[in-house]
Amino acid sequence: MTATTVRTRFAPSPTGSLHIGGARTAFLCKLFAKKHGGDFILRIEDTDQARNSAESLIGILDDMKWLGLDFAEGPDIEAVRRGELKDFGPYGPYFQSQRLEIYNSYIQKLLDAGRAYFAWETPEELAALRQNAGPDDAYGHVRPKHLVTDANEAKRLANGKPVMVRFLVPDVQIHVDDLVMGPTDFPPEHLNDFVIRKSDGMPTYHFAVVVDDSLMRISHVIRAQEHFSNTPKHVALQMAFGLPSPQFAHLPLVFNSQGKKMSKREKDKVVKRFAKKWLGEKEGGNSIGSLADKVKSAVKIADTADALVKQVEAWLKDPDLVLPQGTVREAIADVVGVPIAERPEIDVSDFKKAGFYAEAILNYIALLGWSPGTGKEIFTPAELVEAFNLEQVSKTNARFDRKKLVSFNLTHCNDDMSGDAGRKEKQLVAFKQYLESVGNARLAGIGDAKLRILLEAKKGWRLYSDVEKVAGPLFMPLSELTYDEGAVAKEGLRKGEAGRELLAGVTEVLRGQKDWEEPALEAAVMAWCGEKGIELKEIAPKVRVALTGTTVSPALWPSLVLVGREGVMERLDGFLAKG
RNA sequence: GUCCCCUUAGUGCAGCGGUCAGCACAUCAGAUUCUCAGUCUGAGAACAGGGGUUCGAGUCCCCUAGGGGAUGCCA
Repeated sequence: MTATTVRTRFAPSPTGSLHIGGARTAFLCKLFAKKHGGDFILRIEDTDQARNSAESLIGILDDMKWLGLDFAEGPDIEAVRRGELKDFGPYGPYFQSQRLEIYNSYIQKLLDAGRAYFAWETPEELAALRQNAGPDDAYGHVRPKHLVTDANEAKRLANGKPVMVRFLVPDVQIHVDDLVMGPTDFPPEHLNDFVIRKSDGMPTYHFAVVVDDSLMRISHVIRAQEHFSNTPKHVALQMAFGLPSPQFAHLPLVFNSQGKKMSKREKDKVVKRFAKKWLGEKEGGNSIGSLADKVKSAVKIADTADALVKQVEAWLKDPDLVLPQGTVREAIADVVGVPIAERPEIDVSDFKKAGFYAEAILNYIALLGWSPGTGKEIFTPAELVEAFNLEQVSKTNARFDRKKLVSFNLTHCNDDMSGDAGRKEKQLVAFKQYLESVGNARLAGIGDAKLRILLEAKKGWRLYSDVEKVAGPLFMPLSELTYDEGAVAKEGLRKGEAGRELLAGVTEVLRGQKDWEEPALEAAVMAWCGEKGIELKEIAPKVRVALTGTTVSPALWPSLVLVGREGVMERLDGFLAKG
């Protein structure tokens, strides 16, 4: 046994929402740490000044919290919400943007040792090099003959061009022993002298990751496979510093059902399509200006309305342009009315809003690229900790199957609802969180007691949105209720039809009912059915239609309780009085 | 261009030299319930192609094809 404690980390960059694939990586990191009694750490890789945003940082932290991905060291969520980059843990700061001196001191060590040098090619020059590379040429950057390691000399020679630092890649074969990919040798000629400090002074990912993982005592680097080919860079850097390499484990990628990368581009495209359509409908006074106004009132953004209009105009014109701010995109989607069902789900928050249960998502994403090998699929988070191992992680890309997730969701919710009081309570809490996330104040306002009855009555739901949908008519004011004509006709409830008499009969039974509880209501109505010699199924759908206007609602008895005596009488009498 | 990885039913996985190739989701059929859902029972459905190695290959090796990743002053 090794004495080293297991420490894993998840290191997102706050340039967008938490992607479902990122959540998978984070969760497996956490599972591995927990399994070995170690710690899971969160580090924020905010070195991309152009794309970072505070809002996406908060979003990521919220999403992790919602999923239950708490960490032993990392950002202080409350402080971040207040706008401070505060964190907790002994190896901080956990924001890379606050670790600049550390990186610079390590870069200086390399410079002093002649293992790094200054460079000042422009992006255009480098692109041209790659373009024009012949079959036998080196691809991209070529190491210069004279290596400049003195800052002043570099400044002079660069002659005004921005200066960066490149790592002098050693001419040795790099061996990587990956826990998933197996042992692999990377020949030196495939590595060129990569940049370690950008001209804006920020370290590159490849550099910061090595320094941080080492200083933060990360024992296992578990990350997506897209990083595998870059691992020799990290190992080369570790060798240069004489630092031990952590263990690596590269997880297969997650793709959507079409086998493509799940990207925010997909979402963007859909929103763009609807936005164009919306702007085409001039009658409603729809213009880019009004869109910008509405978006601005929906989200807090620093941009002026004019700036926003310009940005949106450019976005609409260029099919390849993706809006950088997720919240703006969401707001536009709301304004132009993109139906929920049409919005591609790729971020954790999308699944939250669609009505998924966090534990079901965790269960499902754990199986994206990993399997216990036993055939068991349904796990609670605690069982996953027990079962997880890196050996069973596959190298094959995983495909995201929403239908299976839905099925997992149903199973988890069903299991909870047939479990003890504590598990039922978890469902209540989760359902309330859902209602909050979609802004359904009306349902949230009915109180815990009624929400419990509702959940019990709608057992077997797939998503919380199903519960919400079916409960809608029960809690609508009578004035908003609409009656589905087809349903009315089907049940023979039109004026003069026989169904109305039966309904009137039940109405009277209910009117005389003192005890407005499920068992009593059931007993009374069943007794009446017995007298009349009819079955429940002859009358229940009629009551349902009169009560909700639709043929679909929760079971009858709880529905009556939820609407309440007054509401029921008002609805039934009102329906019977109608022409 | 170069390097790396992958390929079992529609989808996700299991299999790690000898299985009637197993499971789940989805699909279809039947049963059950006051609707929807759920639940229960059953059915159809796969080793990318070609060479080897071996008594024996989905499993090991090679080639081909297809998919993916990397090769960025993104992470």
